[in-house]
Amino acid sequence: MLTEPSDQALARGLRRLYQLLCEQVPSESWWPGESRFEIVVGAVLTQNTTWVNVQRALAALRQGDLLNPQSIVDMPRGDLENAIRPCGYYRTKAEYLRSIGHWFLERDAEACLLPCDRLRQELLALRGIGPETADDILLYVYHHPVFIYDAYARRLIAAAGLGDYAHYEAARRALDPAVNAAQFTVAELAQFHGLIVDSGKIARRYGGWEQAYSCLLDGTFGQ
DNA sequence: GCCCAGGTGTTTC
DNA sequence: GAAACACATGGG
Repeated sequence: MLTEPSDQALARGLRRLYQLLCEQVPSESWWPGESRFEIVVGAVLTQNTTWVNVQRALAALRQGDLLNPQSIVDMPRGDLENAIRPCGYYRTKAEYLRSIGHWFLERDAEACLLPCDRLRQELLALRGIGPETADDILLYVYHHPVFIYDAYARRLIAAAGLGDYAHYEAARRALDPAVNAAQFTVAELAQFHGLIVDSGKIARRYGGWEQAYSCLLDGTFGQ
């Protein structure tokens, strides 16, 4: 009968995956963003949206010197919606950004001092911040060592035989012990997520993550 | 036209 | 609780 892989075995699998991606996926800088608040805004705007569209929205905000929490909170709602329109869900996301802008103005300084778990709880209590956005912010803004179990990561993990998880939190519960055992640094986890997202674009050319993963094993991924 | 994209919140069974 | 649905633009 099959037994569950141990955390140590999963940790080795994740390390191996990271190594393969480092070797075969062109590295880009992650997370793209010029300020900490800009990373927060990008994390919200990119929800179920391509990064190209997010860039248009960020550019529109930057153009008006509006990419800071005070301006996001103060500007007319219609103007905010207009600026972020290209990235979709613009009414919903405008509301999220205003709420998060208030939070950032009031709580950022203290948030820098909070332990990871406590800050995660606080972020999840905000409208518009679910598990993935919270982890994006924990990793790229507050530099906590968390793995991001986004849709691409879960598909790649499944293809690699490290477990099949339909939902973010299910993957997190099951794999966080292995992630901790693998002792990734913050920089490695930041790079890991970036490589996974970049490999998502490549994987689409293969018509699925299973084929993409076998190319990774062959050392021919992306060629 | 149709499907998908670095999800989240609400409603419904 | 977990499915199902709404939210919306832009590219392949």
